[in-house]
Amino acid sequence: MPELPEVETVARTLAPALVGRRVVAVRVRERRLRGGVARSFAARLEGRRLEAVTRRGKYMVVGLDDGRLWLVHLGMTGQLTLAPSDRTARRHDHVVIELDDGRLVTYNDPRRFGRMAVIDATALAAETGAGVDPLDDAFTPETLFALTRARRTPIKALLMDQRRVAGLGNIYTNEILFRAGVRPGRRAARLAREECRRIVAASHLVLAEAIRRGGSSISDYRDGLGREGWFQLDHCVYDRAGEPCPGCRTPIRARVLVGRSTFYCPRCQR
DNA sequence: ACTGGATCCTGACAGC
DNA sequence: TGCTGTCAGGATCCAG
Repeated sequence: MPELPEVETVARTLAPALVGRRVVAVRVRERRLRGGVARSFAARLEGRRLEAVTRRGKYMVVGLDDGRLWLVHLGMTGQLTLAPSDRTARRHDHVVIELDDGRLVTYNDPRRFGRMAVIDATALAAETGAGVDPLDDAFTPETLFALTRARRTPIKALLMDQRRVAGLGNIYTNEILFRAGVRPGRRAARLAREECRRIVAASHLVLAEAIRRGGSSISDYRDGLGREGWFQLDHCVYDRAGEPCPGCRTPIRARVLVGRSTFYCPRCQR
């Protein structure tokens, strides 16, 4: 679920409550998240002051006063939410962090595909992947064009590959390719410069609007304060098989591409 | 080096 | 109602 706009929304909603606060206690109730929660996790976070809340790709990154970074990845069903001190533990509350004002930051994740770690700042690129963030200035038509050269893989798979582009997942690649008028199955290497330009422009448009709407809530997603997002109401193609294309009324088509549900308008996208 | 499929896990939903 | 099968926003590992 949580792709760039959702992680950005969580980071923005948590930032005011986190920045400047000190961590008083960390309770790890379940270590079996992706890669496992390290033995040292709680000790590395306890006593630290939280300095900045940012995002890199699909990771939320919190700077600590000792120079290390607290990383959170929400996987498919992760929720990182602020709660009052008297919150009763719920099923799948795997990590609970107590702040010096008494409030709790709770990580809840039924499927446990998420990740939680404290790392050295120098390891950030290695830990989160080196892909270019679509909201970074470096994500230009020329960059994307270069990334696509000599790639036989479908453009949708390339956009979802975090080593190339970091932050896009299944919802937003479907939506971006629709707005760009490019079929998801097109071989990356065969895209023209003009099509790369449209994909970059569509990325900016779709992601900005999704962030403005607080992300997409399909079932689990909630922001840092437990609120749903509303961008799912603006989805043009994702999970809309058979519905009329907003541009030309042709029924939206669904197919599986590299193992993921893929939606597109057979008329508007070429 | 690349590419696509299987895999991890739980919960929601459809169909019988 | 209750069972079984399918599918889900992600990332990684492995075989070809």
